Formats: sequence, structure tokens, C-alpha cells
Amino acid sequence: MYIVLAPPSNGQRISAGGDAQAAFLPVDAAGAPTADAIVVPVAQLGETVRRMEQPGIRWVWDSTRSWYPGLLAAGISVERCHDVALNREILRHSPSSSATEYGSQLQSRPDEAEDANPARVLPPLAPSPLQESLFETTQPAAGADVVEVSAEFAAQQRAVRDSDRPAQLALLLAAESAGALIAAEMEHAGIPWRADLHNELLESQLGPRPRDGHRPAELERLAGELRTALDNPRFNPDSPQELLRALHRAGIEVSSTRSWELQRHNHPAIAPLLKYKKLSRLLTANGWTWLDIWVHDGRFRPEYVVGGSMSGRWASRGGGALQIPHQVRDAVRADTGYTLIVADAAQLEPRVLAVLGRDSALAAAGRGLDLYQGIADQGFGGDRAKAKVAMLGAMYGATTGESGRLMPQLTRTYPQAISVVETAARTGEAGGVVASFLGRGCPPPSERWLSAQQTSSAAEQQRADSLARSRGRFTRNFVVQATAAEWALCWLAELRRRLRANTADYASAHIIFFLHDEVMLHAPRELADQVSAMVTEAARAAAQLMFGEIPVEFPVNVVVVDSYADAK
DNA sequence: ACGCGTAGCGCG
DNA sequence: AAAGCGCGCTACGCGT
Repeated sequence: MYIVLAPPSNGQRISAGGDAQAAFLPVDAAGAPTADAIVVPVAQLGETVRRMEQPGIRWVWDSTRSWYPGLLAAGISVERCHDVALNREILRHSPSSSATEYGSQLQSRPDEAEDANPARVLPPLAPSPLQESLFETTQPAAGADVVEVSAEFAAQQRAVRDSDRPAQLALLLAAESAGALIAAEMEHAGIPWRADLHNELLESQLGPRPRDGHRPAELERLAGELRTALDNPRFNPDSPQELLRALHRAGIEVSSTRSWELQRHNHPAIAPLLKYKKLSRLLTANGWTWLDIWVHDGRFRPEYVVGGSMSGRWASRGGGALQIPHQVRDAVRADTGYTLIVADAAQLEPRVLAVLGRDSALAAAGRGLDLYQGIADQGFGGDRAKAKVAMLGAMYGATTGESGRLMPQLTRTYPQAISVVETAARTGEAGGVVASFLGRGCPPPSERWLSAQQTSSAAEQQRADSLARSRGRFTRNFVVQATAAEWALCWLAELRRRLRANTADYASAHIIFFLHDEVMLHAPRELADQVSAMVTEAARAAAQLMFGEIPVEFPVNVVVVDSYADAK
């Protein structure tokens, strides 16, 4: 059932030498050993995993990142895992497990995620034995040996069992661990990236690649134009402070140099300035330097951080993988004979809100493919833009502007749904915690926040109220964003399961990108239709898995393209 | 020399 | 038209 994979404990080492070793300990669902541990040199790690891997086996390890990349490099993939470190962070914050022994222990221990330097509070750790050979890893296995990992696994299983909502929590932990496997597999596959096309794109907009430290021709030309228009021969448009002063001298009264604020003014300098900012952004964020660093052998390989944000959304490190501008997406091309399958969930967050509030009116609005149009038809005279602004405002906590004004209409039409976010906001403002549908909890208020609320002076009160409202907006958004994130995780996991169900046929079809509510696959052209159907079917299955039979639909848009730019 | 906060903008 | 959530990255400019 479960096999714990970790460095051996001291008594288990097969020789006194310094050779890196790995221990395999079969345990039952409660974490109790069912056989003796097997210890092998890491050189035999891959073949041992390959031999033991079989349907139904779940690998238990401290972190997927310390084991799985090496296995993938050796051509081995596994069906399921239990990522102890990821599950630890969920159980640390989940209100459902806070009363359990493990949950309360964790809350009194420092949070690795918040404490940048665990070495400060924990004894220094020996370097992981897995740093060598096959297993180069960025993150040591935290030093936990097989006895410690299996003990913590057992504690986590008990915490789920003793929690308020064992079924939901178990699903959340399984989905998070599946996400960890998928992230490692995506890093292994990489995003197919045509450096030649990217370079052409840069040259057509910026001119030829300049020598280091020089502006590309087009930026230089625009800078000259700006100096003339602002009658300011030597200013540097890359410095916001200088730019702001130059704009003021030219009589353009702006409080910042943000593009949207500049756009509202009429001056000959505005057009070249906006163009300069756009191109300058392209150059600095996704220019030639970016290509040199991040694209090798036709692949962009960023690092994904599963559970990297409190809501359970992923984060990424390196190359800005979750911010690939539309401007450069044409460089993402399927290999010859392959195709890109790009899918995104349609209006995921408001649909999630409909479930959270059991709001049949909102569910009815989403009966078609376009939820916002449905809302528009029910309460906004068919004006889709208004409906969208109102709904986003409700989920983000807008109080002013157009969405603030439209809120009352939304509250009248969907009282059930709106009360979910309003209640979450009130809870947060009062210093409470909220949770997603499956039980991921938001962090408690910081010490600083709490002490600010204690104030009695009138001058400080305003600041305290502002902080309280800010936390209210966070918790308001958290319930929706976190539930949407776990739907997306279930969607990914269901998709992966379908791809693996017939490994022989789908071995060359890979998930290569995931962005909150969007997924991209790279697959042989002849499999495009079957894979597209899997994506759609996985979305239906994810909703069923999380929510059971509900009258809310979760449609996905799926397109088959050669270039990511054609996916919209 | 390096670390850090801020401004600005990219994505959802 | 331009506020209100979650992230990462770059350059600037200040501090040490």
C-alpha cells in the first residue's frame, strides 16, 4: 500500500562508509511497518523503485522535490505519492485538524514557510545523502530519516482521521501530492520554446540585439523622441523619479508614472512614452537575456512551487513562468508531429462561489457557457461588462468605483452567494480564520496585526481599521480563490490519471504548463482529439469528486493549436 | 560591494 | 474606466 522512501536511520545503514543510501519501508495506512526496511545504495535507487512500483502503491516521502526529479531523469514515473512536507503545511493551518494532536503540535512549531531560516531554530542538519550522483536537488531532504518520515506520516494519517472533515481533508492532501508529482513532471518535460522565433519577435520590435549595456535601436529612438517632446535633453526614461519630474516640468500633472494614469492625458510625449514602457518591459523581462538564461535545447524549464501561495495556488521560481506575456506566446510551438492542447476553465471563481453558497440563481446563470452573460441577463440588462465588474468586485472586496456601485444589485439577485464572501470578510476583519471547501485554512493574523487592533488612541484607530478591512478583503477572496485552486488541482490530477490509464498509448502526451485555471499539454497530433476529450471529462470528474452531485457546471474551453499565441 | 524597499507591470 | 485579491521579476535608489 504505502512505501516510505527516505535516508536510512543510523542503525539501518548497510555499511559504515559514507556512500549515500536510501531506505524503503513498507507501512500500512496507519503508518505502521508491515515488513523490514530495505536499504540500498542510491546507485540502485531507480531500479528498486521501478521494481516496487505497482498500481495502488503510494510513495511516502518528505518532499517530492528531493526524490522525484532524479527518478524522472532515470525514466521512472510513479502513480501516487504522499508528500509529507506539503501535507504538513496544509495540516498546520487547517481549522479542521487544528484540534488534533499533530495539528496543535504544528501550530506551536515554527512555520518553515514563514521562517526563512529554519537553521536558526532547528539544529543544523547533515547534508542530504541524495545530493550526489543521480539525485541533484535544490532542496535537501530536510535530514529526516525513514523512521522520522514514517512517524510523521502516521501522525498525519491520524490527524486526518481525527479531523472534523476526514474525507475532504484526505482528498485535499491527495490532490496536493498529485500536484507535486505533476509539477516535477512538468519541469522534466519543459515548455517547447522556439528561441529563433522569440529572437525574430524581439528584433522586429526592438531592432537587432545591442551590445551589453546599450539600448536597442527602437528604444533609443523613442528615448530621443521623448527628450524632444518633453524638451529635456538628458533625462533617463528608465527612472520613474526622473520621469515624474520631467512630466511635471512639461505640465503633465500625474501622481505616478503608471501607464493607465498616463493614458488619460493629452500630450505629444504620452504616446512615445507608453510605447517606450511597453518595449522596455519586453526587453527587461523577456528579452535576449531571458532567452539566454531560461531557454535551453528548445525548452523553457521553470521551477514550480506547489502550494506556493496561502490559497494553495502554485507559485514559480525562475523565468517568471506564471507571467508569460501574451506578446511572446508565439514562441511556444509544438514539436513537429505534435500539437498543443490548451484548456481553461470558464469563469471558475464565480462558479465556485455558486457552490459555496448553494446559490441556485447563480447556478442557473451559469447554465450556459458564459456565466457573466447569464448574470447580465438576470440583473444587469444584458450588460456583460457590468456583470463581470460587479462579480469580480464582490470577490475582491471593492467598495468604490463602478463595481462598488453595482454590488447592491448583485446582493439582491444572489443573496446566498454574496453572503459567503461577506461572512468571510467579517470573520477576517475580526481576526478569525476561514477555510476553503476542502479545508485549507488561511493563516491567522500576525502579532503585529493583533497588537494594532489593541490600540485605544483615536489616531491609531484609523490605521487599525484599515488593517482590519485589508484582512477582510484577504479572507473574502481566500474562500473563493482557495476552493478554485483545489478544483484546479483535482482537475489536473484527474487528467493525469486518465493519461496514465493507458501508459503505452499516452506516454508521449504530457502536461507541460499549469496556470491557476488553465492547462497546456504537448501531444502527438493523432492523439489531440482523445486528449481534448480527457481534459473535458477530467473537469466534470473534478467537480463530482469535490462536490458530489450539484447543479453547478464547470465547463472548460479546449483548443488544439500549433502556437500558444493562438490559444487566446 | 551587497541587501532591501519601492515602483511598475506581467499573469490569473 | 482605472478599484479591489493572489503571485514573480526587474530596475532604481537608498542604506550599510
